Amino acid sequence: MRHMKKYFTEGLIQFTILLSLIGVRVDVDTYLNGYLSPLIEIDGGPSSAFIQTPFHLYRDTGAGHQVHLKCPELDYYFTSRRLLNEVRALGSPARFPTHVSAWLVHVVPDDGSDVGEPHDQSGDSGNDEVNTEDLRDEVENERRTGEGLVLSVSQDQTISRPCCVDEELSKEDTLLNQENEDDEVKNERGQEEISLDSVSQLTRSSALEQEDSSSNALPPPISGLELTPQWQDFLSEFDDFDSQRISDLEVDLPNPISYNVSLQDAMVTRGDSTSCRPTFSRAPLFRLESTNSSHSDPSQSSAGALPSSLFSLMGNSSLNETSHLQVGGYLDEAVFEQINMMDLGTIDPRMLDCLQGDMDTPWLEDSDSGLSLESSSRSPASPSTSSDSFCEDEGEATGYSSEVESLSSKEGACAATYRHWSPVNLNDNIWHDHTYSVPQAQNSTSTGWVQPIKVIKQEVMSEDEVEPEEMSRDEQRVQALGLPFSAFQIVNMRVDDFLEMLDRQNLSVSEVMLLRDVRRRGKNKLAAQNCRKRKLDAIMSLQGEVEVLAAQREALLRQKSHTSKALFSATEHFQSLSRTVLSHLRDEYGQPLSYEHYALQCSANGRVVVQPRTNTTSRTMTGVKTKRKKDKKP
DNA sequence: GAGGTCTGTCATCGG
DNA sequence: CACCGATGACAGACC
Repeated sequence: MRHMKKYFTEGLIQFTILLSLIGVRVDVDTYLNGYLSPLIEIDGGPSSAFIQTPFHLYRDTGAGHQVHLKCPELDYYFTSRRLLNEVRALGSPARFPTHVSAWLVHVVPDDGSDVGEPHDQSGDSGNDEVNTEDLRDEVENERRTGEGLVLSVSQDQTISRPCCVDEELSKEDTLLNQENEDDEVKNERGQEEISLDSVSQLTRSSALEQEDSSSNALPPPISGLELTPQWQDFLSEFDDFDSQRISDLEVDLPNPISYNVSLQDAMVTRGDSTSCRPTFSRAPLFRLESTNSSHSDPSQSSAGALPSSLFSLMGNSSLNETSHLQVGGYLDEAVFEQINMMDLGTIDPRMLDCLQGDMDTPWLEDSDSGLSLESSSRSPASPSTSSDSFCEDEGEATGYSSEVESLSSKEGACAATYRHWSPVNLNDNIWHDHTYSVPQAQNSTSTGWVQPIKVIKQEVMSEDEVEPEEMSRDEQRVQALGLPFSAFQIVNMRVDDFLEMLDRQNLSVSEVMLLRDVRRRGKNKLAAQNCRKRKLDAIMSLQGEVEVLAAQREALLRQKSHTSKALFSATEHFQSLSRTVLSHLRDEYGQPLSYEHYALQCSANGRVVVQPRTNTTSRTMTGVKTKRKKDKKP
């Protein structure tokens, strides 16, 4: 269970390795002169337990593309593979690659060196201890000689040696010696990463579903590769490359050295393994072979893994983890800012006043800002006040008078308004306080409006002390006609009542036209007041929206800046590690690949291709696909 | 007196 | 077709 836990916690990180460096395949047949067999073959092919025959040695021979077993001792690692499969069987969250192995094999002219045996850095068998010791010695030698991971062996001997791709080889001994002690810490760290990678795991789980079905029949992974935190950070950042950038890398150069890290190749069915398992007699000249079981289908890897990489990288590195958290923080911040703006910016201050218990403020009247009929047009005979709030029964001055009616009292108005108000849509929820004191000129009965204007006038004069010069022109005109109705009443009475009045008063055509104009102007005045009020409300609402959007813009700009920094950091890290990887690779002459002449290109399907840099650009696309020599199985 | 604001009014459109 | 509400435009009053 201990291993299983570690597999589970560090699975995603190691899975990411396949996207970059594991299972690198180098085809050199087109590299040299188009005739030569692959010079470098780093293959994470169908079975990482098998390697291909060095093509440059068996050039033009039938055995040139045979697949050989790296090492019989690799079967020890099948046990861990089975354990992994068991873990995967528990559920999708556990269906993640756990161990990744890489071998860098280098054949140099015979110098009497020993044949390296594959070693498992995480093996637990007795042989593993011996192999570990050998590995330590070799690492020490390489560290001293600066040869990196390349082994020097006799030319006719096959070298297959597991090695850590990590550039910090000096830490390998510590990892090997303190593996047990580190398990505790790794598990804790892995648990944290898993908690952060839950989203990415879910996104990848679907892709791994299919892989899981086939992985049960697959051979166990060859060996586990303990990733150092640096590589973990790099691999997580490596996923940060945008899809465009990655897609550009899919096209191979005319003479590429392809490092095939197809994840499908990393998954080999047992049947394939058994059928294709040969005895390895010769090692490829250059081989960096890896084992991983995270992918089963390159198409899936290209279609599903990369999009999900955006999620995966959030938790794989502290950088992206921070980014994720900060992005979420920004989003939360924006959301809360918007909520605050909507809540505070769109609530009518009058409602706040009402909620605060400021009932002394004249609710309807003050809110109108001059929308009541107490202006110049206010009829002296009109007893209307804000508290009257009457309107025509038939719905004239509609749309807003209904609100007034519902607001019989300030408390009730406030409560009703607050209940029905919702800041969901700013445009649709403009709180129109169109309490324009639409006067209720008469009762609902048809006879109610027949009220002597003199009585009304007396009431108005007694209450409001309205001077005659303050009457509107229409009011004066109506009074000049000697009608028993005020202009206010004429404006607000119902249509049928108004027509009945016109019929009963035996008015002349000019007088009828005057009264109609008075009524029309009065209603238009109210309509204009309503319109202006709505316009002001709309403006205020839009101002609130502007503030919210400005806050969102600031948040997005901060997020963009943070993302740019993260991408830049990941790019630099990738370049640095690319130099390290290339320095560990050798050409046919045993010379390390120069970063100035070669570059690692990562495609969307999980391949990592070593391409020679061109004068123009290292990403020149030629459309020539890299041959996959591993497909040429005997 | 100029400029801004408020208000009333007209014309117009659409329901 | 009449009526009415909404709204832009204009003008006058006011500060």
